[in-house]
Amino acid sequence: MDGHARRIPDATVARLPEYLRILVELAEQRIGTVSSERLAELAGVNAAKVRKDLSYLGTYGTRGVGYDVDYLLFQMRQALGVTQDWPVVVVGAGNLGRALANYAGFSDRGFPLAAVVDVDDAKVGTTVGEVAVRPMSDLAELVRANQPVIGVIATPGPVAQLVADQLVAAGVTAILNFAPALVSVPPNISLRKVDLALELQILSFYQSHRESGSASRSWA
Amino acid sequence: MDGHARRIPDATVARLPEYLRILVELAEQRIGTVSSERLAELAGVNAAKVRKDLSYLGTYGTRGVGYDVDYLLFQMRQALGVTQDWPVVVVGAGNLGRALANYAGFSDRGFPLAAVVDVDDAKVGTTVGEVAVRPMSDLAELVRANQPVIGVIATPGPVAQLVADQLVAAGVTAILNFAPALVSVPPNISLRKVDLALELQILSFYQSHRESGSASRSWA
DNA sequence: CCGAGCTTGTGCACAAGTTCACAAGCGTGT
DNA sequence: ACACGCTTGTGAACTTGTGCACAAGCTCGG
Ligand SMILES: NC(=O)c1ccc[n+]([C@@H]2O[C@H](COP(=O)([O-])OP(=O)(O)OC[C@H]3O[C@@H](n4cnc5c(N)ncnc54)[C@H](O)[C@@H]3O)[C@@H](O)[C@H]2O)c1
Ligand SMILES: NC(=O)c1ccc[n+]([C@@H]2O[C@H](COP(=O)([O-])OP(=O)(O)OC[C@H]3O[C@@H](n4cnc5c(N)ncnc54)[C@H](O)[C@@H]3O)[C@@H](O)[C@H]2O)c1
Repeated sequence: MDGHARRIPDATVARLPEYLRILVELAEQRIGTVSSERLAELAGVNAAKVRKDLSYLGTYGTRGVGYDVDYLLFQMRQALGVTQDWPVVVVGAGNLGRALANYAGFSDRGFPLAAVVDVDDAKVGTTVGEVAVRPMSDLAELVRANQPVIGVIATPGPVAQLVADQLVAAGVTAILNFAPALVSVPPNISLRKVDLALELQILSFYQSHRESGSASRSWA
Repeated sequence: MDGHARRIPDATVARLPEYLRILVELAEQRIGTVSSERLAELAGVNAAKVRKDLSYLGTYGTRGVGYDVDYLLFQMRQALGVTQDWPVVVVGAGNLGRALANYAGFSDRGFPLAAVVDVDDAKVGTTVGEVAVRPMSDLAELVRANQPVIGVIATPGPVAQLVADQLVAAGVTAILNFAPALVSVPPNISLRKVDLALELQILSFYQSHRESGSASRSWA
């Protein structure tokens, strides 16, 4: 129907949200048109790469002019699937879980906090962000009521796999894991991991071998 | 000196901390030897990749046997430069900054919290984690007293560049940025970025295009 | 209507990263 | 001493990602 069947490379997908963020800023500044050159500068990448990345989404630019910010923004949102909200369920109401729940930046960008759940009875019932912490037994119900949901694991590492299994059983199909542990899920479930200690160790490496250290691999 | 001058690829560097975490777990379990096959399983990667990655550090395995866990652990720490502690200074005592400051996992892995600083006078003096929040004017002094320091930016996006400049001026040579903004630093400074909203958007993409989604990348 | 000045979109060569496949080497048992 | 099973280390093929360079195409001024 679209004529665009070509698969978008993983490396490109990883950059799209960055372009999206920049486009939102440009739109807020009432800037109507942007060139690949300017976009590249703002994203900290090569202009040719920007053009190639955008070309995977479709032919949305105008030669001699550039890209229409609003139109590209619309197409970018479409491509990323953020035209609708993705409610987030946070598992674990500890330090990190509470910080995430209090973070306004998620709702702003289309990821409203749906619920926070925890296994600890002492935490259930306390308020965090805009919601009350719920028991694990409510998980399936909460997921059902908010589909499609993204699950966030903010529990200690040793229970991460267990929690992931519970999320999957509850019907969650996308998971973001903050626990420092390997989690495996069925093939149709999307999983990403963020490990802060790991990032610090990578910094440590490049500092120890300081001379030609481009520690910025996940750019900027 | 060592005979090992070959440059370690970025992709390999990004995986080393994961191997390190696994080796620590194995050592805790009193497991003396591990094969690339087993290590690969625990890290969720291909065994050949593990062998190639480890070969960049040196020839530490024994054919027919595997790798000595303690010895490899030592070499891995050496390679990553985490034989000594890297004190961390957190800038921004908001939701995220406080969660990070309270996080024991950093100290445990060799990144003790040295200080938290904030520009907001109302926050200066309050206690967070194990330390009192200090004013920005103390930054240079705090950095000098703890070198080598890793700076963590946990402030709103619009001031991230400003904060980065202050960190660099104070003598920080490695920065981890949590703000959703592009930050540029002089070439000899290491910089990495973690953007949680970006991760959620990548998940959103793979869910929207669900069919062949290997959403995992985060160098993990 | 044409030409000048830009900027896109992409073919192509090159670089980086991954995986296979297997020789080399170790340890054990006979 | 030797054969056998196991595992490493790595050349080489392959896949993925990057960046240059330029033709194609748009806009605008005259
Ligand atoms: N705090 C940080 O800044 C930070 C930074 C990096 C990584 N992390 C990681 O994030 C995770 C959480 O860190 P934290 O500091 O918030 O820890 P925390 O101990 O403060 O919180 C963990 C929470 O998970 C809950 N929990 C435990 N088992 C559970 C289960 N089976 N089901 C549901 N909930 C369960 C606990 O009750 C607790 O409320 C850890 O894996 C940590 O390594 C945290
Ligand atoms: N809270 C989260 O879970 C979360 C998640 C993802 C990303 N982030 C990002 O992390 C950053 C911090 O988030 P937060 O929720 O902690 O915000 P916050 O508003 O709670 O805290 C920001 C803190 O930075 C301080 N600050 C402001 N300007 C400063 C300056 N120039 N110098 C020093 N300190 C300054 C403020 O006083 C405040 O204490 C933001 O960029 C946010 O987008 C936060």
